[in-house]
Amino acid sequence: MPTAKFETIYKDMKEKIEKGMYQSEGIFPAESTLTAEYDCSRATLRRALARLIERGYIQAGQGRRMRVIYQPTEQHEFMIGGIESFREAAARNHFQFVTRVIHFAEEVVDEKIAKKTSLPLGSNIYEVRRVRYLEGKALILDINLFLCEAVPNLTPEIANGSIYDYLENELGMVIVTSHRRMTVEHATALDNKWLEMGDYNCLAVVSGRTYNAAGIQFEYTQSRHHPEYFCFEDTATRRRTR
Amino acid sequence: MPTAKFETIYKDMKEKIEKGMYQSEGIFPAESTLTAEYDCSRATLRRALARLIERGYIQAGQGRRMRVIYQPTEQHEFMIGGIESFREAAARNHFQFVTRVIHFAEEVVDEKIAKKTSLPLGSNIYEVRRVRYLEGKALILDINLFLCEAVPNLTPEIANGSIYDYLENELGMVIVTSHRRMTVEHATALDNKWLEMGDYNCLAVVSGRTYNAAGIQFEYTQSRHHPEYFCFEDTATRRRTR
DNA sequence: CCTCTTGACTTGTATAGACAAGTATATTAG
DNA sequence: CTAATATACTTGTCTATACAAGTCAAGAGG
Repeated sequence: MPTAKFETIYKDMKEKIEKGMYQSEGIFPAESTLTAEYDCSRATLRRALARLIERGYIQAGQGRRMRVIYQPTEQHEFMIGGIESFREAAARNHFQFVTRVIHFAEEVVDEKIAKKTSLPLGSNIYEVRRVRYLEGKALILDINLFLCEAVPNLTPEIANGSIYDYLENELGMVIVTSHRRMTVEHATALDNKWLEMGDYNCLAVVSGRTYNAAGIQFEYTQSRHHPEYFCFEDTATRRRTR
Repeated sequence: MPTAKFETIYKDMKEKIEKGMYQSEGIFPAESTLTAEYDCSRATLRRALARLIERGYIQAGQGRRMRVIYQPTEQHEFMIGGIESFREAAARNHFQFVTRVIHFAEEVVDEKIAKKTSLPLGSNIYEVRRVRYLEGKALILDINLFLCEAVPNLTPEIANGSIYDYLENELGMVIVTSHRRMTVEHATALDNKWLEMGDYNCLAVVSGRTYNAAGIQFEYTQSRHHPEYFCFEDTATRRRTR
């Protein structure tokens, strides 16, 4: 199991924080203490620390001690974060989920699609539309466009499971980067047909482009979320403008 | 101007990518080339590279060359990202903006507020409500709760300008971390009163807790965005699950 | 008692070096 | 010509060291 050392350290520290180990005092051990504890170089430790800082677990400042600022959030909501498939997110929350394919077709990228998705003009694509049910409720309408050459032999049966599983395990594709954009849009006829929108006339739309290890974009996705169950978290740090 | 070396390098590379310098080939110079070009150690360079990767400018993989995956986005939208004040975001986009204070009061944190904001129960706070106009259109309803002890002598006049400016320049406070959560909510009476919601009955709500360098949370903010002008971008990378 | 200075901490930045692990290309053997 | 092999790349991880810059508390001096 060739997991990187800094990653192991990160996970360990993260879990300790989540367990509330430093809750009382709020201050985190100094680097010198931690390098001794984990028997690693300062650079390696700092790499793990950088991630804790980035994810909002601790806070650091030159000269001062590091502080724990982690606060547990209610987990009953359906959260988006990282490149996580629906399946993974549902499993993380111990939820029952169902995916239903409502559309599966092969198409060609025209100018309009190309502009919106930045997929290459004229290339063949699979268009998949799926409804995601969580605990019996229709939550998400997923519209995926996959480059045929990158995802050969995609079938509705595969789409009914996890496409990402297929890509990673069957095709050996390594998915690396994903750009996402979140907006709020008017509900369309399609949304109203498949999602129980109630008195909401808008939904949260997450559109994303995904790149594989070769650096080519092979997917454009639009996830249309029912407002009630959509939640996205983020941590930002401000750098001194010296 | 004691700007860190890695930051200078990051900015330079970022600008070169944005200018489309590597657009034709798509491949980015190798680390060995770049360390020579910037006359720096590999560690320093890699720190700058890590940022480019994190922000979705380039993509790297063991053994293979780095590739540029940056794609320019239309800038006419009002974007949220980082801990940026409304003023800064507007200035970045060369927009005319106006802030109007519609509520200013001193209050005490009760149980209900404490639960929602995680500000300490019983502490004194300023509640500020402001409407943000961009090019004459009411876009955002901002509700800020500030700890009085952390932000002494706050006045409606200050709130009318940039509170963050006041905090940073007048009080010398260093704002460091901000947790934010994005959801979609029903428009309230307050929303409908101040924002021209049109036929939208929802809006994008960004609620955030902000921590200063001392590690104490001094602010809770809720920014209620008109759907039409809300947009949040994000880049995520997936790590190999070895 | 208060204020300033000193010094022992803390984290932030940068360097040089080593090895590991993966990729791609050229070379060689069949 | 094809397929396996070597080798010259690439990026990923880790170490040890040095200094800079900021914070904080103890102690000296008034």
